[in-house]
Amino acid sequence: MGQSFYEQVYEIVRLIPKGRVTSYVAIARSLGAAKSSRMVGYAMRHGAEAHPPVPAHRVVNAQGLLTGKFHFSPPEMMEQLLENEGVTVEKDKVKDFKRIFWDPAVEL
DNA sequence: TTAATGACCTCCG
DNA sequence: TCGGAGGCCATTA
Repeated sequence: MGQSFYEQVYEIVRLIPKGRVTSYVAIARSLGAAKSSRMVGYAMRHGAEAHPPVPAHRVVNAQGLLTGKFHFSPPEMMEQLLENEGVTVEKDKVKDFKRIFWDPAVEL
Protein backbone atom coordinates (compact mmCIF):
# COMPACT_ATOMS: atom_id res chain seq x y z
CA MET A 1 0.00 0.00 0.00
CA GLY A 2 1.98 2.94 -1.18
CA GLN A 3 -1.02 5.17 -0.80
CA SER A 4 -1.04 7.99 1.64
CA PHE A 5 -3.40 8.35 4.53
CA TYR A 6 -5.31 10.79 2.38
CA GLU A 7 -5.93 8.41 -0.46
CA GLN A 8 -6.89 5.63 1.90
CA VAL A 9 -9.50 7.90 3.39
CA TYR A 10 -10.81 8.79 -0.04
CA GLU A 11 -11.08 5.16 -0.94
CA ILE A 12 -13.02 4.23 2.16
CA VAL A 13 -15.36 7.18 1.81
CA ARG A 14 -16.06 6.21 -1.75
CA LEU A 15 -16.89 2.72 -0.53
CA ILE A 16 -19.65 4.02 1.69
CA PRO A 17 -22.87 2.53 0.35
CA LYS A 18 -25.67 4.81 -0.70
CA GLY A 19 -28.01 5.65 2.11
CA ARG A 20 -25.33 4.96 4.72
CA VAL A 21 -23.05 7.17 6.70
CA THR A 22 -19.93 6.82 8.78
CA SER A 23 -17.91 8.85 11.23
CA TYR A 24 -14.45 10.35 11.07
CA VAL A 25 -13.23 8.15 13.86
CA ALA A 26 -14.51 5.03 12.12
CA ILE A 27 -12.50 5.80 9.03
CA ALA A 28 -9.44 6.75 10.97
CA ARG A 29 -9.75 3.63 13.05
CA SER A 30 -10.01 1.40 10.00
CA LEU A 31 -6.72 2.90 8.89
CA GLY A 32 -5.13 2.19 12.24
CA ALA A 33 -5.15 5.80 13.37
CA ALA A 34 -8.20 6.17 15.54
CA LYS A 35 -6.62 9.19 17.16
CA SER A 36 -6.34 10.91 13.84
CA SER A 37 -10.03 11.49 13.44
CA ARG A 38 -9.41 15.14 12.73
CA MET A 39 -7.07 14.26 9.97
CA VAL A 40 -9.92 12.51 8.19
CA GLY A 41 -11.84 15.75 8.06
CA TYR A 42 -8.71 17.44 6.86
CA ALA A 43 -8.20 14.90 4.10
CA MET A 44 -11.80 15.25 3.11
CA ARG A 45 -11.38 18.92 2.59
CA HIS A 46 -8.84 18.09 -0.06
CA GLY A 47 -10.88 15.12 -1.20
CA ALA A 48 -13.84 17.39 -1.88
CA GLU A 49 -11.83 18.75 -4.76
CA ALA A 50 -10.00 15.54 -5.50
CA HIS A 51 -10.61 13.33 -8.47
CA PRO A 52 -12.75 11.49 -8.38
CA PRO A 53 -14.60 13.48 -5.72
CA VAL A 54 -15.51 11.67 -2.53
CA PRO A 55 -19.04 11.58 -1.04
CA ALA A 56 -18.01 13.66 1.93
CA HIS A 57 -21.66 14.20 2.73
CA ARG A 58 -21.76 10.61 3.94
CA VAL A 59 -19.15 11.34 6.56
CA VAL A 60 -20.31 12.96 9.76
CA ASN A 61 -18.94 13.35 13.25
CA ALA A 62 -19.24 10.75 16.00
CA GLN A 63 -22.68 12.06 16.90
CA GLY A 64 -24.02 11.98 13.40
CA LEU A 65 -23.95 15.75 13.21
CA LEU A 66 -23.18 17.47 9.92
CA THR A 67 -20.52 19.61 11.43
CA GLY A 68 -18.83 20.16 8.11
CA LYS A 69 -21.86 21.07 6.10
CA PHE A 70 -20.71 24.66 6.04
CA HIS A 71 -17.84 23.57 3.88
CA PHE A 72 -20.19 22.58 1.12
CA SER A 73 -21.60 24.94 -1.43
CA PRO A 74 -24.18 25.62 -0.52
CA PRO A 75 -24.01 24.16 3.00
CA GLU A 76 -27.52 22.85 2.70
CA MET A 77 -26.45 20.62 -0.15
CA MET A 78 -24.98 18.14 2.32
CA GLU A 79 -28.22 17.26 4.03
CA GLN A 80 -29.99 17.48 0.71
CA LEU A 81 -27.68 14.89 -0.77
CA LEU A 82 -28.19 12.66 2.26
CA GLU A 83 -31.94 12.89 2.05
CA ASN A 84 -31.67 12.25 -1.64
CA GLU A 85 -30.06 8.94 -0.77
CA GLY A 86 -32.69 8.02 1.77
CA VAL A 87 -30.98 9.45 4.83
CA THR A 88 -33.18 11.55 7.06
CA VAL A 89 -31.53 14.66 8.45
CA GLU A 90 -33.03 16.64 11.27
CA LYS A 91 -31.49 19.73 12.77
CA ASP A 92 -28.21 19.07 10.96
CA LYS A 93 -28.18 15.63 12.51
CA VAL A 94 -28.57 12.24 10.85
CA LYS A 95 -31.65 10.46 12.08
CA ASP A 96 -31.14 6.85 13.18
CA PHE A 97 -27.45 7.46 12.81
CA LYS A 98 -26.57 4.23 14.58
CA ARG A 99 -28.93 2.31 12.35
CA ILE A 100 -27.53 3.46 9.04
CA PHE A 101 -24.02 3.71 10.37
CA TRP A 102 -21.51 1.99 8.12
CA ASP A 103 -18.36 0.84 9.83
CA PRO A 104 -15.53 0.23 7.33
CA ALA A 105 -13.62 -1.75 9.94
CA VAL A 106 -16.55 -4.18 10.10
CA GLU A 107 -17.90 -4.11 6.57
CA LEU A 108 -14.43 -4.57 5.25
C1' DT B 1 -17.69 24.74 26.97
C1' DT B 2 -12.88 24.31 27.12
C1' DA B 3 -8.69 21.80 26.56
C1' DA B 4 -6.04 18.33 24.28
C1' DT B 5 -4.70 16.03 20.05
C1' DG B 6 -2.64 14.24 15.31
C1' DA B 7 -1.35 15.03 10.91
C1' DC B 8 -1.20 18.19 6.88
C1' DC B 9 0.23 22.68 4.72
C1' DT B 10 2.88 27.05 4.32
C1' DC B 11 6.58 29.93 5.32
C1' DC B 12 11.11 31.29 6.68
C1' DG B 13 16.17 30.36 7.71
C1' DT C 1 17.83 22.56 -1.85
C1' DC C 2 16.79 20.83 2.69
C1' DG C 3 15.18 21.37 7.50
C1' DG C 4 12.45 23.09 11.26
C1' DA C 5 8.53 25.65 13.43
C1' DG C 6 3.94 27.42 13.57
C1' DG C 7 -0.75 27.53 12.30
C1' DC C 8 -4.92 25.34 10.88
C1' DC C 9 -9.24 22.14 11.57
C1' DA C 10 -15.32 19.26 8.42
C1' DT C 11 -13.00 16.15 16.11
C1' DT C 12 -13.44 14.04 20.47
C1' DA C 13 -14.16 13.60 25.37
